[in-house]
Amino acid sequence: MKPTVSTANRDEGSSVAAIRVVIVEDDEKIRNAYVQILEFADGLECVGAFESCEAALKQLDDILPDVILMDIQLPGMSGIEGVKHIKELHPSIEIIMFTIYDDDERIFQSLCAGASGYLLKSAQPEEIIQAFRQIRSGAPMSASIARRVLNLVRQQSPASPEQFQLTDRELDILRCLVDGLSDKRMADKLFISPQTVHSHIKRIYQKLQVHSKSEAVSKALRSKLF
Amino acid sequence: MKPTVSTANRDEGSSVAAIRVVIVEDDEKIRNAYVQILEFADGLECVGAFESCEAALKQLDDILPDVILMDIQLPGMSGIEGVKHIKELHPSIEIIMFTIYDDDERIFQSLCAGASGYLLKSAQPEEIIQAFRQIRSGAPMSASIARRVLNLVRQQSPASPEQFQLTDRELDILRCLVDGLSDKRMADKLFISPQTVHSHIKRIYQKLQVHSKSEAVSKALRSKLF
DNA sequence: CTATCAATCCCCTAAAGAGGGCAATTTTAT
DNA sequence: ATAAAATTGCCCTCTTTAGGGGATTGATAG
Repeated sequence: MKPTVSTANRDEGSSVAAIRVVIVEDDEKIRNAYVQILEFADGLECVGAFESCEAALKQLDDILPDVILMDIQLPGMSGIEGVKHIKELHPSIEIIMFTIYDDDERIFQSLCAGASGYLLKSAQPEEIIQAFRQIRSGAPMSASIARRVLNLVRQQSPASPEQFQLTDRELDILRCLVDGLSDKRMADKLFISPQTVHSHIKRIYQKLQVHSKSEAVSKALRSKLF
Repeated sequence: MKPTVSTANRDEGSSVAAIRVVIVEDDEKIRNAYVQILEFADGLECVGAFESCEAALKQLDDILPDVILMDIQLPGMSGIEGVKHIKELHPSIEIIMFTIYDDDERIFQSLCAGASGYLLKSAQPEEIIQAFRQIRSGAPMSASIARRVLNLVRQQSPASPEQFQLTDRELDILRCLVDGLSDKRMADKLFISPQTVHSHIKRIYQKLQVHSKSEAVSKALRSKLF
């Protein structure tokens, strides 16, 4: 199988530089459909369409697009893997994921791999075209995806130091614990005796409901105290 | 000072239920401007406009809007604090932040407090109206905000288990360490002898360059291994 | 004024952990 | 086939930690 469109460098002298787009999608029908959509959109130019990441990667150096519309489910290398490779070789190329999947895991992995947008295949052509236009300034994503991304952000937050009723001094000690210091080193650092350190630790254990340093560190970090 | 608009319950029998919007914004000019914008938008209805969170909170029980457009910089309670209170009392009310600030900290805090959208004051009226219409299904935010949110998500990821060259078994042990288990409990859990556990731990310490369980746990969690 | 709490310090013991070396077995890679 | 690496297990000693007492000072709040 060959790429459906081999029309790299097809700039027919439009007034301003068009946004150069590459499509990576294994389903020929869908691929062609989106090539068509791009044809009709002002300011957008389809400079390549491939059915696998491997095929696209071979020609990227020559084509140098501004944006890639990337399917996730692909034969061979997955779209997410593809993003990693492309971003490594060409950090300035923006990538929009384009898929039927809207689970947290794929969204998260895609964004971390370097994708800057995430559209569902249920998106209207109008939405897709707008996504390309927004890509430089924003992070285009389907509405439901934005909701999920927002929840991903929220997950990393629930920090509330008051939760465990720790005193200021106990927080000092806990910080040292998290730094992996021994009782003695904490004593030196805080200018108190090792026994005092131990007293504080005992009370911290009671408040956090743990029985060892490693448990305390784990609980503190997992509660996002630090 | 009194709220500029006291027109709660002003439904003049439109065909479908309009989205009921409340505005909280201390600048009278801006407040009135957005009341006007809402007046002209189909399907949106301004059911209240207040110059402080305190004022809004007093009447929320009576008004029960669908969405609140919330400024951040407010006299008295900040918009972010306001979101926390409102979301506690009325979890189903959606809140869109509306501000000149686009720093990570305020964005992060707002979203964690419970806001579902984040618009910059530079947004066009058209964008604002669309935000209200999207609020149920999506998370409307200005393009540049979406970019920052995306970066916030990326921050929480850089996990690379290969970094430390740990073997599968060593990762098992490290997982147990992070759970705060003692050598004995790990041994029971993994069906090996406590001495073997200790052997693995010793090698883990070498690879992570640490000298205690608490240090190992700290390094593992801070490296986002788990 | 006095009770409470945070913070400091000390005693004790038993248990757990850190670090050293060594070796058998199995799995994996060359 | 053989070398390398992973996994398992044991020996040893010394230090650290966990958890149980109790005591003193100073600040804070009724």
